Amino acid sequence: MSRVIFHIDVNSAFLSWTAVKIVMEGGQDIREVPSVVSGDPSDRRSIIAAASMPAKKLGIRAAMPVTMALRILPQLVIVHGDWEWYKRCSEGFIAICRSYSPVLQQFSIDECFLDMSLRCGGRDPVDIATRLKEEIKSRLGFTVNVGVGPNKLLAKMASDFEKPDKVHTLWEHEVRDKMWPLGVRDLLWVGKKTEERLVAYGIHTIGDLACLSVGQLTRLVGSKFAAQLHENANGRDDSPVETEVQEAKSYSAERTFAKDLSDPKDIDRALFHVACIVAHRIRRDDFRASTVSMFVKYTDFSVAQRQTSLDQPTDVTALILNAARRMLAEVWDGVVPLRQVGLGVSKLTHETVEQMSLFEDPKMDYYREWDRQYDAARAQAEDARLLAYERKNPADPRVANVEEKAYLCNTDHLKKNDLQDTHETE
DNA sequence: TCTGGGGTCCTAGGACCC
DNA sequence: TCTGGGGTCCTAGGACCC
Repeated sequence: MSRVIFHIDVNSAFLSWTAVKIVMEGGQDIREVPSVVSGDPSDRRSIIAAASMPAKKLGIRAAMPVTMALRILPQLVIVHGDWEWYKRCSEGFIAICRSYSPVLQQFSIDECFLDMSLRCGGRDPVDIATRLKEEIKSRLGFTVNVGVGPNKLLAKMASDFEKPDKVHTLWEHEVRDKMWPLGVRDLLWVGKKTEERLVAYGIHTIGDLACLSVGQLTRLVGSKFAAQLHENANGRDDSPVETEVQEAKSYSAERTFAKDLSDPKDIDRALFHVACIVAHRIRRDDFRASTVSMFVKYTDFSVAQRQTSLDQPTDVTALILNAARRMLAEVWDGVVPLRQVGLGVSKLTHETVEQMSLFEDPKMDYYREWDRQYDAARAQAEDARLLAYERKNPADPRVANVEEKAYLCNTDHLKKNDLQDTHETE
């Protein structure tokens, strides 16, 4: 049986979601002016997380440094991201999508796939996609693109066609006209490096790529990638919509310094910081890690990375940190300035049985107690942060609770006065 | 202009074993 | 003494995604 897959993609997600919030609070709709969302606007190293359509028309793009965008347009509106709000918007978005089909795969905070094969019942998939798009817009106040196709790849390619607020199809019989004329870079999994390599051999469009044999392609990229590129360029993809949430395979944290640092004390402090974050997260999720990796980025952006296997899996901050410290000593001379340090863990397990080791660190009890206190302090800070968030955002419609309150987000209700009327009549 | 943060997967080479 | 081939595990590095 042929499949019908939707790919739903929030248009400029962080920007749209921020706009919904600002409009709710009575501010201007930043979607209508050149604007961007960035991490910390005061940090000259911060980059753009999302840009409005008017900003994109000026050439301002995600991942561009804020300083560069300001050169293009000094009066650019820059707003700060709000993760708590984004999570709620995402939950509301996913909840509405799920009501159209339970076979849903969340692909990122602002994208998901729906397997609609059993849900169309003879109706035109485009009508259903349009209804979904309109429902999200009217109930949550932001727009999405829906791509409709016979598999995940084509659905995702289709959602990337003209934006915003559009439904597009990409069926097998449309591949030749709609997909083959596109540049290779538009194909999923073809990034900058692969594009360069392909173009160097005169392969410019997805259609060019589709005409190559796997054998020819293997000479340009690895055999595994070649086989996949060949299938994808021809519009084929048999991967299922995965409803199971995959467990994490690794955790990592990194910090880029406001200024490059070369004092070993500063570097160690940063390494300590990222170790605390990563170790806390694996304890929170009940993991232990057998492999610790550490990486530094130099001022020229080159990266050095080391990883090491531990004798046994651990979630103890001190053990992870000390492994990272030893590796840092291997790659860094303690003199040249560093731009960034990072730490990761992998080879995760939920096993709790611990082998008694004759060589166990005598300070182990102390380490564990330290971690316990750290986790408690962190939980408290988290509660306080959420409480402060609730206080600061009394009008938060809890977009996750779409049935009761999401209508507050509707752009029609977004004027401040309307919001107050709503409260009074409740 | 001067480049964040968090992930996944693949490849290649070396060590080690049979 | 010299020769081989395959399998697995580990590490470093690279490419891609949002």
